[in-house]
Amino acid sequence: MQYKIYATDGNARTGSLTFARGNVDTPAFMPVGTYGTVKAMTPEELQAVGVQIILGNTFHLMLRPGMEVIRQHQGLHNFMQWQGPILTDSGGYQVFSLAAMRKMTEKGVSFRSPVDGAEVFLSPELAIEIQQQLDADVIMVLDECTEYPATHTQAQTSMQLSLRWAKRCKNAHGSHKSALFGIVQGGTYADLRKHCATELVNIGFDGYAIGGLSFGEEARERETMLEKSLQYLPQEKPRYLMGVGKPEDIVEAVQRGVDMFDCVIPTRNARTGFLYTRYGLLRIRNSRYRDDMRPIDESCACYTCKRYSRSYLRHLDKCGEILGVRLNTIHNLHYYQALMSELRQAISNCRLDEYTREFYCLQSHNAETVA
RNA sequence: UCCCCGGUAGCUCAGUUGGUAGAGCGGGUGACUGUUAAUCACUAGGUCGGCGGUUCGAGCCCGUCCCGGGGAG
Repeated sequence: MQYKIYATDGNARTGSLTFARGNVDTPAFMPVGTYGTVKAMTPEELQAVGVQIILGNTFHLMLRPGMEVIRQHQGLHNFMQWQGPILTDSGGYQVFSLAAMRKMTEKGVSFRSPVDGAEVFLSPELAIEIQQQLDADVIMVLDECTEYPATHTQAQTSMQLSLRWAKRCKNAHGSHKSALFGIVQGGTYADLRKHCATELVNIGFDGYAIGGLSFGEEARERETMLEKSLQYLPQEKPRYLMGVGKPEDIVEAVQRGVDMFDCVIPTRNARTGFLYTRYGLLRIRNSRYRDDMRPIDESCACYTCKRYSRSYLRHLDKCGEILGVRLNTIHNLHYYQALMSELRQAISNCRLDEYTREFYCLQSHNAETVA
């Protein structure tokens, strides 16, 4: 993997990541494809909305279908027929989100499979081995997401374990061709964020992620922690804000120098009828759209907006028709990719501040009453 | 004409020995941030077919009428 920065605007940067499987323009948004599919989308549909890289998941794929099946396909790309770059998460988030069932030790973590209840063990070394077998283009260290809220001591203990695991991941990775990213933890404590970032840079990674944010903290606190994490990372390496976020979260993070994002919001919310537009949110389930002949967004160039009325999309949603899920997902992913493209353009033109002002101004309109 | 069922929320139905009504679905609204999510949460709707009666108190008991389903003739 190579990373080139083409232009900067304040702390924001635009550039590209080059992989054997293709280029990724940054700042980039990666849709989440946990089980070897971005839910409801074919690879062709992903490409059509401008997706260049997707996220896959170690934890889920090792449980189902299991690594033997993936090996038969010679990796995740062939298995799911996505030939572009893939970044895989290490399973660290599942350790967090399935917290009720986990058992942490220095060696690794064991927890119950949500598939069949069997006990599953994951160590830093295992997480790396699986991601290599998946043949992902970017792989992540196994980390421990710190709970929110956490005391300084709790956050410190957790972050230090993540650091020791990061070191083991780096050793296990060896000279493998995939890029390996470290993950900055440290909860909501600036000194811990600084320490973690600095130590990760000493170990040396191909890129750096910021983890453990958007766990319930205030936006202001989140932005401060993001700044504190980014501050100690090398300019020339890509920065990835994990699991974020809403459109405004992304705009804020790009301003602060983040290059990569992933989030379930555009895909999950599409399935529950939350549609994003430049004029803000639109809840297609609402009764006001029963007779609304307009597209979701007149100014949107996506497949869904070019053809279908709000009225039809509401109808599909109310009937639980699977096409509604697909059309909504196409729209939301298109919106996210268009947002990223506009951000890149704004940085190139050195007018990110202006773009951001316009972004908030348009968002403050009520999409539910504006065409 | 007689006999037997049934009539409770928009729909399908629960409602214990009489103590002024509930569920599921549907409707409305809101959530969702490295996916255990086509998910979840909240909420609005009822002179319990009508009219009388018994009772401190009736969706539950009695009388009568109306409506629907089945049976007999």
